[in-house]
Amino acid sequence: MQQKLWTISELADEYEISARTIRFYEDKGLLEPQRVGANRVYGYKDHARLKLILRGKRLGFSLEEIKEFIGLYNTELDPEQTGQLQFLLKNVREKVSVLKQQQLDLAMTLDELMKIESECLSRLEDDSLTVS
Amino acid sequence: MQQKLWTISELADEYEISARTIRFYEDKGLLEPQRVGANRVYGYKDHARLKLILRGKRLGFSLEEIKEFIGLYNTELDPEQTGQLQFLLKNVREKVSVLKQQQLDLAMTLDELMKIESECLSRLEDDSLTVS
DNA sequence: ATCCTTATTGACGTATACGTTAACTTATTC
DNA sequence: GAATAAGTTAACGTATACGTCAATAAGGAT
Repeated sequence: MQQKLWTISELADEYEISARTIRFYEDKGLLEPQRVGANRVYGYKDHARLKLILRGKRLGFSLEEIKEFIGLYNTELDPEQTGQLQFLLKNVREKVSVLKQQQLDLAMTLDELMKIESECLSRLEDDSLTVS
Repeated sequence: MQQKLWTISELADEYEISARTIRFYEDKGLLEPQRVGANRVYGYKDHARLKLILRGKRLGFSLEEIKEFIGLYNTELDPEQTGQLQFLLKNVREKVSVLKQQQLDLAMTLDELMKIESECLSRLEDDSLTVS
């Protein structure tokens, strides 16, 4: 089974980012495409990573934080290395607690905005009654 | 009933940010403290706003976006101004859709991290069995 | 052959979000 | 009254995350 491969501009088009951005992420160690001559070629793994990066960005994380994230996903789980496992576990749990705080913040903010929304709606209804 | 008031360093201490940061937020139009002579004095409203600002930052929004947010909260809901109401409603709905996307991103990420966590845990158990 | 497209590597420019330092005023304590 | 603490403005510095050239190379299309 052949692996699907992408050029840099194909990836850029798909995710609506610039090629510059993709190269920049590589510079920062977030992507590691193969080369064909001088040209970059991206496989499934890179594709998935880029998706992860953009999700991280939507959540407001810095590229450095996203790099740590990727590290968590990519850690080889060597069962012999109990120390490594515990280190990973600790890091994962820290990220989880940050994300859970974000969930709380999000829930609060959404709640408030939806109150404003329904307030708007009821006032617009009142308006339409007045006008008609 | 007397209003509680804060100095800049009291606010800074409470939220664990620098006075410079608080002044910067004022510069950008996010805060509008009173003055006593040259000194800034913050009331309940400023206190609440700062809380809102920091929540926005935890969600990864820029100060400009947070300013728009504050605008949504502070819009005077004049029922005569149907146009204004519809404009507000549109903006609120746009923010809501961004936040809902964030909720999806968060849920996905948390899900993946918690899988890694339980994977860690089960491997650590295996380890402890091996050792004992 | 030459032109066009797509790619590459620098290198410099820019907006955001503050940190840091300097120079100065005001209020309080010893 | 001299020192210390807390505040002010102004200005420059800095890290992040790219945008924007410029110069160059490689591969097809006409």
